[in-house]
Amino acid sequence: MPSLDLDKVYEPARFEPGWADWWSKERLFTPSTNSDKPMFSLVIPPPNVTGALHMGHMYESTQTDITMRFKRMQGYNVLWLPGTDHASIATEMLVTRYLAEQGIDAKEIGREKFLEHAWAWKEKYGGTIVSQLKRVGASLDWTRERFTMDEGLSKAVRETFVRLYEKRLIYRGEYLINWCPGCRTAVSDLETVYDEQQGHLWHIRYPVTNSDEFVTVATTRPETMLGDTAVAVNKADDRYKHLWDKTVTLPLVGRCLPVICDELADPEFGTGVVKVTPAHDPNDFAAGKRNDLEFITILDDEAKINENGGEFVGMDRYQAREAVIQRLEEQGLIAKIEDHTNNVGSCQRCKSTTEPRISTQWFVRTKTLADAAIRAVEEGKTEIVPDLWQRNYFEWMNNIRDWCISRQLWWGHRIPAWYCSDCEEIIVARLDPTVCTKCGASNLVQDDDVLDTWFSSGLWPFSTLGWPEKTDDLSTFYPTSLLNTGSDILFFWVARMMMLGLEMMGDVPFRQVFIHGLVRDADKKKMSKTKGNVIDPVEVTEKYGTDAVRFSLVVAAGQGSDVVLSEQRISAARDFANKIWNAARFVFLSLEKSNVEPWTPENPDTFKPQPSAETGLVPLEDRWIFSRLNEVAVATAEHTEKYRYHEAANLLYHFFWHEFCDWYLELKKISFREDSGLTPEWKNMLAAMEKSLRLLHPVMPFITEELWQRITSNTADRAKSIALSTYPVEQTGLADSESQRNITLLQEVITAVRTLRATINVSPKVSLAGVFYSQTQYAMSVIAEQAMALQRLANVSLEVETGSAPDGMAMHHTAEFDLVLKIPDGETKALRERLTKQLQPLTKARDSSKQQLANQKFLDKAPDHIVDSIRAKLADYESQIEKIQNTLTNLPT
RNA sequence: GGGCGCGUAGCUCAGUUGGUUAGAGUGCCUGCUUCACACGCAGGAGGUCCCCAGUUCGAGUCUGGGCGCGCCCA
Repeated sequence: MPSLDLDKVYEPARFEPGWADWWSKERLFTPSTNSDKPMFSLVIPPPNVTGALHMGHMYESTQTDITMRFKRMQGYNVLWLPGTDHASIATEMLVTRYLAEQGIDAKEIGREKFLEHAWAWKEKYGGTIVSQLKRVGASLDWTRERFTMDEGLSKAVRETFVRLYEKRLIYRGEYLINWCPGCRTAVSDLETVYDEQQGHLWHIRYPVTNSDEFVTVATTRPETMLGDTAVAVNKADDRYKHLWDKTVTLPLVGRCLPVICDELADPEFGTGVVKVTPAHDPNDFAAGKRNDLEFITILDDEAKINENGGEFVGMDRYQAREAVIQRLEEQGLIAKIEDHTNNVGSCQRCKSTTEPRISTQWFVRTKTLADAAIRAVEEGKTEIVPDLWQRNYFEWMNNIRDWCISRQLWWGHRIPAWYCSDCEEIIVARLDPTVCTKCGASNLVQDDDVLDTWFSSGLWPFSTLGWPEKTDDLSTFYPTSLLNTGSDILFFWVARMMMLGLEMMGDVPFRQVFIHGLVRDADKKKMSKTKGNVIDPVEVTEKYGTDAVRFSLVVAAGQGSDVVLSEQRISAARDFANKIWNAARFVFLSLEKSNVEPWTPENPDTFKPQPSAETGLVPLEDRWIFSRLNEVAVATAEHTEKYRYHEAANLLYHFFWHEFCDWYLELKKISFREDSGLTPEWKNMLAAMEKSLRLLHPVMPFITEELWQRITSNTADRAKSIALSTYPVEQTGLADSESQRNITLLQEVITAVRTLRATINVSPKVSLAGVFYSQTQYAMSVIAEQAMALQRLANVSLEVETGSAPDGMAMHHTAEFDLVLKIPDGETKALRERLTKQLQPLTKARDSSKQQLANQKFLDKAPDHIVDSIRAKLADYESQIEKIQNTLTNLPT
């Protein structure tokens, strides 16, 4: 039997790692594939294999874990599937740097050797985040852990690529893409982030061929002029009509450029004439296609000027800019330089400024896939929560562009395309081909590139379940029930899973998507390593306990809104855990004193509070707490169901601290007797405690497991773990509004006495006496019956009298009762002040009610019950005011 | 430039279909070594619900405009 002797202070580090190990060793979270229970499944957004747990992961996994534990306790067959993704660019960068530190040049050793090193690196360092997730107790099924480059998942990638290629949804071609000169690979539109930068607008004069005239073009990137193949004017712009059939001579290069009419030229911007560089700007590229212009590439893969740049060859783009300007200045061709802010794209990964560049890449044709993904959400097959994100999703899907999926890297899924050196046939195949399907030659070369990591992540909800094989997991758990993720990857990932899931599986990947907010610091700033404002979840977990970190995260965040986190808040959550701990400690210490073994009901969900042996009645506090437990169970279930985690957490906090501890346990103390044995009162309290722990479990799994194991240690047929026990449900027969009303009255009277005591400055040690006046039968009997409680919690003894207090005597009034306390002489000054102060809001309320009732329109138009309630209120205000005024008149000064 | 969201106590946030004297946590102040907990107990102070107009018998809540802040897309 576990010890009942708890440490005085909650020290989570003593028990959390043990439970985390035990949960995963016992495989408590491995679901069955042939269960008749309803299913609830979810895949983890696979963290980057190079990564370590940050607060964002912690927040996300806490929310998900709450839902998983909740569903499991509700009796669902729950799968929460863990894994990591291979993060092509990030891992390749890391491994390259790691090798360089050991004096190994990645390019020199070649692809095969590099990949060996990369795998070795992954085996050695790739498990960090996985072990951290285990430590924080995320109830993942570790038997199903996956990695995007596992054999099965790689097969899924290949199958998808081939199928999409066969359906012409994947194509290869030469297009303008975003090129990262740092990573030396293509990146997708989404991986390019735009930022405003201070730059200039250079006005350059281009001579009109066979004329003395110049046209002035404005550009933010003068060095790209080396690749100009036209200048454009707008057809509607009368200023330049005379140029339509002319050509201009490109300075420094001497090329003859046609003047074209194209919408690219905005008469309002700059001079209205624009240079066209089709190979280095997206808008110019489109204009180049429209006008059948020449595409001249002037930058190489490091963004240096190539052989097309004449005298500037070999310079990097910024050097070249200076040199070009200098040369133009020399020739008097710079007309003007203006300041200008422009949007500059940079690589999400390495922050280098990206370069629009023409290159041959593979693309996914997204239009039809996106249409299906839009329809699925419109038809409600997948619901996005909170629904404001749905609009964002539609917006993006409707404006989607083809997705560049090839990357010039080694670490990743190599594109399954082979090129025949003899006939130039492209072969895309499920199995590696040995001969050309067209000409039979065996001279085949595989494409060098790998696929975008998001391509394999896009298959995650089904590739992890065994697809393309027909597995039990797939038929049991797909479509998954929920996806919980951040808004930052709504397009990167969620949208792509929707498209690929619908296309490959014929059904949506998940029924619901819940989008959570970001974790921010106390000043609402994003946490980032460069700002130095990160709170390391592992560190604070060790210091305050996982449960405290979890609680602080969910209690602070409204649905979908950001979390403002600080150590102070985590520490406040730790205080709550300490409160739970000490409540249990109190219960266990009392058990020992009463000489009682731990006990909980064998069927806790049908247990009803027992009548006391002496009175034959169920004690008021027991009726009340079970009635409240019923309500709290219903409310927390509903909040959790709707992903309103903060409301569930808030409610549990308030219930446990300010109802269970402040009132229930305090009232219970009165009935303790040494050596009482297992009385009905004891059973009621133990059952209430056990039920409270189960309600708290999804949010605070460790402390509840630790305490639950002890409190249930003698109970036959109990679950192995609180995680496998049941979530309390609404129980018929427990609702008890009478007990709630009675407790509320008792609380009001006790609080009133305490307040008066504080006002007149009488120590809690001094007993007070007084009279409780009421016209209400139930109120009188409650106060009479609860004499012990009043004694213990307010140190007061009250006589109970029918009616109102004599004029000028009452010190506290409500609609239901008057309270008179005998107070020492000379202590009336503070009381006078207090009562005077109370008059202000009452007078204000009375006046506004009076005014309202004097308003004929209000009487005519407002519903009767509102008018009646205002009348009742007015009467109440007036009586209270009168009583206070009387008391003030009578108080000795 | 287009779209979306947010302004309520010092701070972080609740506030149902419009209807009491607008709530909670935290922080602050006062008192308390009350035999579970000072990571605690008890009490208290603290609000022009961003501003202006409108609808209404009645607006924190609905409508319009303004100001301030944030996010996404171009």
